[in-house]
Amino acid sequence: MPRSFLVKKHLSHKKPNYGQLDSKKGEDIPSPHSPEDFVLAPVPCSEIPCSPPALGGWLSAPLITTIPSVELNSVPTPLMAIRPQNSDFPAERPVQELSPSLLVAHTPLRDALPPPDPMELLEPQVFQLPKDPRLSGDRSGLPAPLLGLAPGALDRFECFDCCRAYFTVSGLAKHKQLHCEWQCHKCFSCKYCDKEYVSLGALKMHIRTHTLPCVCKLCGKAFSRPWLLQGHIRTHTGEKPFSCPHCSRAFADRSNLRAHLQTHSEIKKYQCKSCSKTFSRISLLSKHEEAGCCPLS
DNA sequence: CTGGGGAAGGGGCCC
DNA sequence: TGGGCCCCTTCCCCA
Repeated sequence: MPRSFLVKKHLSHKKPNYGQLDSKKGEDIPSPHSPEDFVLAPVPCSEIPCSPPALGGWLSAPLITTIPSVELNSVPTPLMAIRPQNSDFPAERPVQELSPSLLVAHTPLRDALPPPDPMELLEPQVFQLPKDPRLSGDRSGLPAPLLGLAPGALDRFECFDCCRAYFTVSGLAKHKQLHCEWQCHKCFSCKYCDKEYVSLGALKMHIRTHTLPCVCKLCGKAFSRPWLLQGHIRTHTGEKPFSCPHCSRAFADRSNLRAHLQTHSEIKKYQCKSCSKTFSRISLLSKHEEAGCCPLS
């Protein structure tokens, strides 16, 4: 018997912990080398894989990034020039003064690296780009290095899969060929619904919600996980292992005990922003707000 | 309408 | 990799 709450809803008060996922991306390619070993030559803005929302419209020059030396060894030399950090190469050298051989193209290696943090590449508030160069022909706000770029160099080519933007077709094409497809291979799709997971284990756990392998021998009801079945069996046996320390009540489910403990608390956790009325459960607060107490929220 | 109990689901973490 | 457990959440029902 399907139940409506089987459909996952994203509520504003409960955000998935995407930060953990993001933080783990950077661990995909560990390196024993210090990122300070080498410094790349300034990267032309036309080749920076930047995400407009992440950058917020801000760019700066000069543009310096670092890369471990072991990874640089596999980069086609015509595409990039590297220097030891203690060399005499002027980091402040404007992009327009660099010869093409000194410019770092959007190499497969760069795409294979963890997604760059724009704030690591760029220093904020040096100048501001027009919000969409394709819509605005005014380039007067650009600094000299970018004014030297060919018309159209600031156009953006966005990946439909991950929404990352590139200033050149080749940059986008290489991204699609390597990074994005590689990332897509990490997606495990459920054959029963349209959900996708980043790990096979998570997918297998989800598939159990479709196959429901744990069946109650007493009533035939099926569950996705053994401990859900255990909790259900308690409804047959009447076992209530979770006792309230404040009263004589006992519960079969720890979460229900936790909710019950709120009834003993004088301080109710959930407060209506409009009328300041407090509730013991967020569901009660939600019902209160849906009833019309907070028309503005 | 509100408050509370019961039952159940999903994701994450740990071993 | 899988199982167990925890935590949070949701829905239903009833007083």
